[in-house]
Amino acid sequence: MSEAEQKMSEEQMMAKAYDPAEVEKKWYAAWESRGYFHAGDAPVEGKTPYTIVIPPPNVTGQLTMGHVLNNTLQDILIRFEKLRGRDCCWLPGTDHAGIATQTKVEAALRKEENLTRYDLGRERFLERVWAWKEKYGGKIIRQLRTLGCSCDWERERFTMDAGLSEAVQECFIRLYNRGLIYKGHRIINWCPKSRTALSDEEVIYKEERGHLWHFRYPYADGSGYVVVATTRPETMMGDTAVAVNPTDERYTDKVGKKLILPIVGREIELVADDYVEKDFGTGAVKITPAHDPNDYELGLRHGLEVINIMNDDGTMNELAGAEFAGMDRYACRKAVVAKMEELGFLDHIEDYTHQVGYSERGDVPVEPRLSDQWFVRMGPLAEPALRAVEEGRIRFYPERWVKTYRHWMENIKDWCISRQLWWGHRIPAYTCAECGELVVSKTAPSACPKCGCARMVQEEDVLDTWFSSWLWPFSTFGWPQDTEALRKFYPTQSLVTGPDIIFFWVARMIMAGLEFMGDIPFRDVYFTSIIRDDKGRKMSKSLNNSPDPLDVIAEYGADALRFTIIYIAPIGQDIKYANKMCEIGRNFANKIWNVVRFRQSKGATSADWATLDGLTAADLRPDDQWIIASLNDTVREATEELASFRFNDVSKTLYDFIWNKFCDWYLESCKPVFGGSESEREATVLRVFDYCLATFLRLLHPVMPFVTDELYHQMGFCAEDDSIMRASWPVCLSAETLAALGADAQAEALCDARNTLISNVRAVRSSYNIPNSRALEMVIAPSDAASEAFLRRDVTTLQSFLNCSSLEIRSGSKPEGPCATAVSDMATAIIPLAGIIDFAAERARLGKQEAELTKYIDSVARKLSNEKFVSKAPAAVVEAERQKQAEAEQKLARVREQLVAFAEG
RNA sequence: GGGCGCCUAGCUCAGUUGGUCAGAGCAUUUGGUUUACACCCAAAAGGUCGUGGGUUCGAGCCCCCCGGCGCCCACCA
Repeated sequence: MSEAEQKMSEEQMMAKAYDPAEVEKKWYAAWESRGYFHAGDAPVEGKTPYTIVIPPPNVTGQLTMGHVLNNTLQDILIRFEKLRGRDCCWLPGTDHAGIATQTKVEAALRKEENLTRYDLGRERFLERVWAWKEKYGGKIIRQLRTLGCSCDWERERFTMDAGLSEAVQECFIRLYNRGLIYKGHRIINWCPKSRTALSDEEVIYKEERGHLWHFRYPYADGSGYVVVATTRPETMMGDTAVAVNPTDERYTDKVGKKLILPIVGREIELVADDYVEKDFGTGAVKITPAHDPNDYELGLRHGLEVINIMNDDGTMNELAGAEFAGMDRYACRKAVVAKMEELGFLDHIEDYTHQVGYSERGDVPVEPRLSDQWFVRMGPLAEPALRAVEEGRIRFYPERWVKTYRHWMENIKDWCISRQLWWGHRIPAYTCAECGELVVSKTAPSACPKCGCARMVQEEDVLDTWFSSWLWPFSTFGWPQDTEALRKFYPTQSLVTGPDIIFFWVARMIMAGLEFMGDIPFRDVYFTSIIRDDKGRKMSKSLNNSPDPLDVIAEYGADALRFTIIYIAPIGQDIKYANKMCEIGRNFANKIWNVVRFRQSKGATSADWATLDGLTAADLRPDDQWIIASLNDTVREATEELASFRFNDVSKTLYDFIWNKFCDWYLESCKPVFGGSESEREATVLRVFDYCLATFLRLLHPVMPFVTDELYHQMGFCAEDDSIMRASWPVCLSAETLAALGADAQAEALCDARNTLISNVRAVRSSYNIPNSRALEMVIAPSDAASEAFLRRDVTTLQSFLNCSSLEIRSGSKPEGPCATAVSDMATAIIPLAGIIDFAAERARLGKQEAELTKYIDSVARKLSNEKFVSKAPAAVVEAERQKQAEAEQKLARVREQLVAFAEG
C-alpha cells in the first residue's frame, strides 16, 4: 500500500474515539428539518397518539441540571413510544412567570437606568418586559435542542400567547359564573418587595432564631399591668386588644378591663377567646387585627377595630405614629423595643426560634396584609381531582406522592389568584365607577348594565402565573376552541415533573382538566429526583454549585450526560451529581462506537441483519445462541422497564448487556471466527453480530439518540436520508423461534458455566502473573458428560478464550507433574507450569476453596436437616437446595482430588 | 405537632413480590501493547446490609423500638 493509499484508508476509517460534537449537531439539524418531531393535527391511521406537554420553564430561565433530568426523561418516553409505533407529540413552551420575570426586568431597569417600573408606567414597562422576553426568552428552548429533545417545535407555546390568554379569560369567566371565583376582603400573604399578594404556596417557611419580647401593658385604672409576649413588636401600634383564654384563672377577673397601649396611649380591652393558649408565654397575647390572620379572625369575633399601620413596601405609615412613620419594619422593631425599654414597659426578652414565612421569589419575609383580592373556591374542584388519583385513573410514580397529594387536597384552602403586578393576564373584570357594579367579561363593556353610565374601569390586578399554567395541557391545543388537535392529543399520557410543584401545578392541572375538559389531563405522573451537588447540597445559584449543562455537553457530549443522569438517578431519591460522573456515559458511548469500528474492519454489513429467519441451531455456535438468548432477555427487560418508568434500571440493563455480555464475551468469541478460514461460519456469525448491533442500538436510542443514529447509519441499517428514529422497537422472539435456534435458558446456563471456567483459569494466570497473552498448554477435565459434550462443541472458541497452545479435553484427567488447577462447576482445568508453579501457593489456594465449599455445604446441610424447613418450605425450594448440595459436594470432591495430587506431588 | 424518605464495600449507589442477595460503577492492588476501545482488557482485595427486638423453616427485604440525616405540611403569639 502506498503512503497515499494508506492515508486515504485512514481517513475512511472511523476515528479511534467517539467525538460527539459534530455528530450531535448534524443529526439534530437533520431530525428537525425533516420534520421527525412533528405530529399533525389529524389522527394517523393505525397509530395511537402519545402526548406529553413539557412543564414550561420560566421564559427567562436557563437550563439547569434539573431541567436536564426532567427533559431527558420526557425525551426517552417520546422516542421510546415513537419507536413503538405511536403518533408522538411532545409539546414545548415557556411560562411567562409573572413575579420572577417582572422582578428580573425591574432589577435590570434599576441597575442600568436607575428607574423603577413606576417611573415608566404600566404600558411602557410592559413593552420593556416583552422586549426582554424576545431577547432572552429563546435561550432555554435552544438549550433543549442541544440536549437532543425531540419536541414538536411547531407547536411551541407561551402562556401569554393570544390563544392561551383567551383560555385564561374563558376559565376565569366560567368559574366566576359558577360562583367559584369571588372577590374578598381578607388577610393574605403580601410580598413587600414585589408589592403583591401571594398564594399560600408561594410562602416558604424558614426557621429563624429571634426573640420573644415581653411587654407590659398597664391597666387603665392603674392596677398594675399585664405582660404580653410577641415576636413582632413593630406591630404594637396596631394593637386593638389583648386576649386571654376564658378558662385562664390568672385573668378571670381581669377580662373586660381596659389597658393603655404604651407609646400610643390608646385604650384597648382585655378580651377572652378560646384561640389563646394558656401555656404559651404569659397566656396573654396582643391582638393586631390588621397584621395577623388569627388576630383578624379574633377581631371579627369581638368587633375590634382594624388599624393598618404599614405601607405596601413594608415601611410604617403615619398610623404607626409620627416617630415611626416611614421607617422600615425591622428598623421600627428596634425603635419600638428601645422606646418600650426607655418607657419602662420592657419586661424581659427571651431567645426564641420560630418559623418565618418568606416570599418565594422576593426572598423577604412576607407580611400578612388585609386587602381586597380575588379567590378561587377550591373545595368543589378538589373533590373530583382527589377521586381521580384515589381511584387510579391517574397514577403517580413513585406512588407515595399520592399521600402528599391527598393531604393537600383534603385540607385545601381557597386560592388567592390576584397579583398586584403588571406582567401577566389582566383580570377580565370591570367595575362601574358610578354605581360599583361588577362585570366579568372578555371585552370592556361599553356601558354599565346597571346604571348605564360609560365609566367601566378594568381591574388593575393580573392573575397568578399558575392560573394560566393549570390550563396548559389543553390551552396549548386550542381550548376553548374545539380543535382537531385538542380532540387528538387530550388527554395527554405522561407528565414528568419535580415533586416541588405537586401543589402549584400538578394538582391544579388535574382540577382544571376535570373541570373544563371533563377528563383527566394525563394518565401517569412521574416525579423526578432532586439533583444535589456531590456534598448533598441543593444546586443553587447562590452556592454556585450548579454546573452549566451546556459546558458539560461540550466536554462529554449530550448522550453521555443523558445516559449518566439516568444511570445515577434512582426513582424518587435525591441524586448527588458531579461532572466527573459523566465519564460513565462518555466511556459507554465510546465503547459502542468502537464496537462498530471493530465491526467495520470485518467487512460489509450482512444483507439479512434485520432478522434471524432461516437460521437453525445447527448453524450457530454456543456463543451465538448465548448472545441471542441474552439479547432477547434484554429486549424484554428494557421494554418492561421503560414502560414502567424504571429509567435507572433500563440504563443498567443496557449497559450490562452491551458492555459485560456483548463486548466482553460475545465480541471476543467472534475474533477467531473472523480471522479463520470458515467463510460460511463467518457469514453466520457476522449476521448474528449485526442483528445484535441493530437491536441494541434501537434499544439504546431513546437514552442516547445521537450516537445510536450515527452508528445506525455507519452500519447502513438505514438509508442516509432516513433515521433510527423511524425504525421500530425490537420485539422478543417467540419461545418456538428461540428453541429452534437453540437459544434457550439451558444454552445460556451452559455458556455461563463455561465463562466461569474461563474466568477461573484467568484467575490462576493472574495469581502467577502470567499474562493472558502467553499461550499455555492445558488439559480440561469436564465434570460430567453433558459438560464434556458442550465443551467439545466449539473447541476453537474455548481455546481462543483460554489462549492455549494445546488443549486436551479428557474427563478424569489428573495433574501430572507441576501443574496449577482451576476447579469450577463445569470442569477442572489443569495447567502445566513447570518452573513457575509454587506448590505451597497452589495448596493454599485449593485449601481456601475447600474451606469455602465446606462452609457452604454445611450451611445447606443444616437447612436440609431442619425438619421444619423441609416440611414448610415449598418443594421447589427444597429441591433447589438439594441440587446445590449435590453440586457443591461434587465440586468439593474434585478440589480434594487436586489437593491429594499435590500432596503426592 | 403531623407526614414522608434515607442510613448496604473507602466513595456514589443497585437490590421488583422474603429462599447464594451480599451486587455494580468509581477508587485501591496486581498483571497486560491478545483481531475495536488506556474513554481499554484480565484478576484481586473490600461489607456481621445504622442499633436492639419481633414474625418466619428462612429477613437488607415484613413488623415494632431507638439513633442519625434530609424533605414536606401545620395559624401557639
